[in-house]
Amino acid sequence: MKTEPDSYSIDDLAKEKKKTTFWSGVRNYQARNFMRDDMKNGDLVLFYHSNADPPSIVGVAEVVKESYPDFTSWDENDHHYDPKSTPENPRWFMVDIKLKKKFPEALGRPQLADVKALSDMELMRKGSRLSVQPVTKKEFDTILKLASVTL
DNA sequence: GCCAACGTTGGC
DNA sequence: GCCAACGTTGGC
Repeated sequence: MKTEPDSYSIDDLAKEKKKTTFWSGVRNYQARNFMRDDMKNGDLVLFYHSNADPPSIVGVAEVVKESYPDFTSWDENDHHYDPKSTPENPRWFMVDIKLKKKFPEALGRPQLADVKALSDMELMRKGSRLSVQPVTKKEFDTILKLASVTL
């Protein structure tokens, strides 16, 4: 999962009550589908800072609540308001995630670009814009190893 | 700030 | 259904 640290960072997540937050604001159908259909309780999530210097994978979170309607989508005052989404017929969905581990050292994109095992990772593909995207087990394990982290 | 790589909208 | 125009993402 991607986020711009200027708007919401892993440290913000660490400060949350129970280190848990709802992942609202996703307004892309493919990303929504991954959250709505694929993310299950206990699934692990790589936490990525985009538009950062350098862009980095900074930790691991865990899904603690499965798909439910993103209620910010029918809040007229919310930046991500969508008039086509209503409580009766929600268009956008989200999950709750809980911080599991912040990496001792962030894994910067330049460093990751040198790792052969990650050459096919969707995140590393040029033009990859999906804010919620799948990660293979091999990629996930490679990342943990690079971060010198065990869960 | 630039721009490539998207996804969405809407005219036809 | 096609596709041009437009808006957004996000690396650099």
